Amino acid sequence: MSAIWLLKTEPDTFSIDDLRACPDGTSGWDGVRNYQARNRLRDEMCKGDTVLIYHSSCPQPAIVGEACVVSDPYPDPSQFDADSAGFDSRSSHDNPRWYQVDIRYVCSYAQPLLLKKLRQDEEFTHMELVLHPRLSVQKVAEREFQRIQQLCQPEDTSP
DNA sequence: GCCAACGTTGGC
DNA sequence: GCCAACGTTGGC
Repeated sequence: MSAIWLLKTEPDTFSIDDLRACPDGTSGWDGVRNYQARNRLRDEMCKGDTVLIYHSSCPQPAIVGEACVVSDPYPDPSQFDADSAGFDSRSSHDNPRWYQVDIRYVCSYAQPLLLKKLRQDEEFTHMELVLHPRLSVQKVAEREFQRIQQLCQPEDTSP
């Protein structure tokens, strides 16, 4: 039983179009530096899980498309790189602190689900995005996912 | 282990 | 750019 996740990103830094443009549409999801998010990513994410991409800190915050998890969790290499913004001197290869997974682009939504709209829909009243908006690795319920797909209609499923 | 200070996030 | 919410740090 695969899970559904929502990952937040600032489109100025790394957008869903940037993911799409990566070789094979695949990129490491690095830079998670929050323990609750880390724990979920490291302990609960599995290859094959579904990912919703959310754009934050931008003019139109929204769920903009889908990706899928294509690796098991592994240590985020940027924590060991002194020249990287993600460097953490407390991490060691024996005892890594931060983890990531690789994700692959699946689709962009024809109609992104704007945060504004999402807040207006009763189906999402108890969604983590509404209750715990700062958490960067969020769980999405199957019902919520179905409603999102209903509202957004992936571009690549036209008959 | 408490808690004040401080830093970050992110919608608006 | 403001500010509320909230996570992290570090002195005690």
